Order: sequence, then structure tokens, then C-alpha cells
Amino acid sequence: MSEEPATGRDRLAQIHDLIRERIMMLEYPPGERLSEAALAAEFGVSRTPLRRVLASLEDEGLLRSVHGVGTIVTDVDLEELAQVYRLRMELIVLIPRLDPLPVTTEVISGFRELHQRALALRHAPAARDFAALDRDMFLALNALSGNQPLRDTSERLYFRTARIWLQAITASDIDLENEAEIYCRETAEILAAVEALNLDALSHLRRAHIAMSFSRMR
Amino acid sequence: MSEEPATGRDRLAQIHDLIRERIMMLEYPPGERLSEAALAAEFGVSRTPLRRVLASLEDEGLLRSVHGVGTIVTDVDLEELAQVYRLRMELIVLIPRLDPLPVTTEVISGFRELHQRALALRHAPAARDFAALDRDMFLALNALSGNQPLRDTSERLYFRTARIWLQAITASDIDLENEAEIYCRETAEILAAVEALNLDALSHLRRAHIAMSFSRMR
DNA sequence: TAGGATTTGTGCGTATGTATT
DNA sequence: TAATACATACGCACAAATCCT
Repeated sequence: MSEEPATGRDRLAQIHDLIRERIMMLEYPPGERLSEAALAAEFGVSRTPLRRVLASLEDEGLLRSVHGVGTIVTDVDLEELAQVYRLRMELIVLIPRLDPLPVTTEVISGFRELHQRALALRHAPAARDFAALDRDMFLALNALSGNQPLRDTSERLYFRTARIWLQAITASDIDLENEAEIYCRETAEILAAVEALNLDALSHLRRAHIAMSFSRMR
Repeated sequence: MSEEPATGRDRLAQIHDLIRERIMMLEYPPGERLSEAALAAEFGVSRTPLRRVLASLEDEGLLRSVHGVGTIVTDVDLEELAQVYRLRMELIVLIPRLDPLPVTTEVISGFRELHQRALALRHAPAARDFAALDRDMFLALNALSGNQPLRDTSERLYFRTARIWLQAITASDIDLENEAEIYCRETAEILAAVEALNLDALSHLRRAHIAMSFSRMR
């Protein structure tokens, strides 16, 4: 009975996360023009509260509202992408140093599950599943720090550029099966680090993986 | 003739920065209830665009709108303050490592001017001038990196907690004259590092100064 | 070039929630 | 406890800007 209270503030937060998910999953690709009226109708709210959500997404750099034109999903140029990646690589290694949380058995089993998903993905590669897996991997790693500003910042940066990676995959600039193979090795390494309770190694592994991913993406 | 075009988007950005400044300078202290109608009247806009500004400030953690109560300036508890400071200290040292910008003679003279202001402050200590100086010092250091996400993140975090420092000063938990004395020494050190074109030393100096400032504030 | 269609931005009246008397 | 005052949240109508025919 935890579903559907969703009144007022919570409801708007759900809409925010849902639209963000659609942007990340390229359901709304860069350049797409969203309609305030259509979205408002879909979610059963008026334009006013919906615009509150779009304003947040605009502040996060995912949308750009232009008077008389529409609400457009932003694109990310290579330089901006590089800057975000460089910063994210530095923030990753802060996780074990800033208010690290205890690694419980639940945490470990969570990473074991992520690795299983990676193995399954290797046998049935799909770009969207890949993106969802990487997002959940990010969230799992991000949850290892108790530093709220760090978590908020990392999340903001992740969703700022995650769709570009999926876009590169989809555009076949990158070989999907090869990427899945690589990702399996990476999740295996990360799982080993978690099981060894070595967060420092874990964060540096992830940092290296992000760097390599960016290299292949260029 | 660069003033007062200020139509539409720019005007709202100005209002945003102005309200943020008032919050930081304790003109709107934590707990203060702002009136949408009063602010809208002051800036000559309707409540609707003003609420767009307040929404951004709420997303930045400076305000909290409560239905039926008002728009309240947030307070910052000690744990949140500590988390923000710990993260800021790590971001500072990234400035010379992530897309550092060339240190021009204009940059150096800018820091020289900041040091002069610190000297003047020592002879006429005033809490508000102190806060303004520290803000400009932050902005000057932040401008040394060309990494836009880093700059945006650092700015967000700075304004999240800057008012608490001023609040501690004003509440006489801290000796203002002593702080001014300390700040002069710090700006002298920072100026020397800038003149030596040593950004790495500069960032670690600032990091140490922030750490010490937090220690005295507790 | 001009005009109509469509979109976001704005203004305002009302609904809803909270606190106080 | 009830009523009053006052705040934000919401919905709608219109203004302003842009694009396309």
C-alpha cells in the first residue's frame, strides 16, 4: 500500500524523474521538442505545476525552453562531455574518502545482482538494457557515500551526459557486443572489490572504467 | 550602455542573484518568511515569473516553500555544513588539475586588489564587508578553472553555506578582529602563490584555510 | 512579405492548506 | 472548537515570440 498517495510534491518529483528517465533513454532524444500541454494532459495536471518540473530539468541542463518555439531536449557537445567526465572521475574517488557508509551484505548482494545482469546482457545485448544497467551501477556506487552534497552533485552530472553514451551506442559508433563483453569484466572486478570491502580499489576501478569508456566513445 | 536591457530571461537571472545575495548577507536570515507578492511588487513582475526564480532557489537548497505557510529561508545544520565543507575542500584542489586557465596579469592584479581589501578590513572590521570579500575571493579562485561543471558545482555549494559563516561571525561566536587578522595573512599567502604562478600551491593553501575556518566556527 | 498556427511566458482569480485568535 | 486571515498551489485566459506557408 505504498503506491499512489503521490499528492502534491511527491507527484511532481515522480514526474520529474520520469521525464528525466525518458530523456536519458532517448525516448526524448536531443533536439526533441516537448509539449507542455501534452505532458500536462498525460500526467493529469495543469500546465503550471508541470512547468515547475520543466524548470528544474532546465536548471539541470537537460532542457531548454525557448519562448515561442518549445521546450527542447539539450544536446551535449564534445567539450562539455569531456569536462563532465573529467569532473565525474574525480568525484568517484571521493566516495570512500567522504563519509563512506558501511558495506553490508545487502550492498554486496546488490552488486552481485548487477554482475548477473551484465552476464545476461552479454548473451542478449540491448542498448536500452545496457543503459539501465549502467544507471543502476552508478546509483549503487553513489549510495556508498553518506555525503549528500556529493551524491546530489554526482547524480546531476551523471544524468547530464548519460544519454550521450547511449546515443553513441545506438548510432553504432561503438560495437555493442564488444561493450557488453567489456562491461562484464568490469562488473566482475567491481564485485571482487566490494566483496573484499575495499572501497578505495572499487572507486579507482570505476574511475578507470569511465576513462576507458570515454576513450572508446570519442 | 550595457545596463537595463534586462528583459525576460536576463531580468529573472538578476532577480535570482539579488535574492541569493540577500540570503547570503543575512538580509533574509534563516527562518525568514519571504512574501511572493511583496517580492513580485518590488521587482515589477507578476507572481508567476517570480515563482520561477524562487523555484530555482529552492532547488539550490536556499529556500523551502510550504503550502499555506510561506517561502522560508532554510537553515543549515552542523552535519550538512560539515559535509558541504568536506566536499568543497576536495573540489578546491581540482581547480589547477581540471582545465586550468592561464594566469594573466589581470588575474594577478585582481588578487592583489583582494589582498588590499583584506588589509583595509583589518583596520575597519565589518561583518558584511568580510562576507563580501570572502565571496569575491571565492569567485576569483573559482574563475581559475575552465571546467564549467566544476565552477557551477562549487558556486552552488559555496552559496549553500556561506551565510552560516557570516551568521557565526555576527553572533560573536567568533572574534571578528582576530578573523580579519587571519584573513590578511591568508590573502598574503594566496597572492604570493598566484604571483609565483603556482596554482597547485594556491589551491592547497585555500583548502587549508577553509579547513581552519571550519575548525574555528565549530 | 505577410499572416496564421503553435508555442512558451505572464497575469490574475480561485482553491487549498496552515496558523492564530 | 470554530472562524478568520493569509500564505502558497493551481488552473485558465491572454500576451508575446517564433516558424512556416
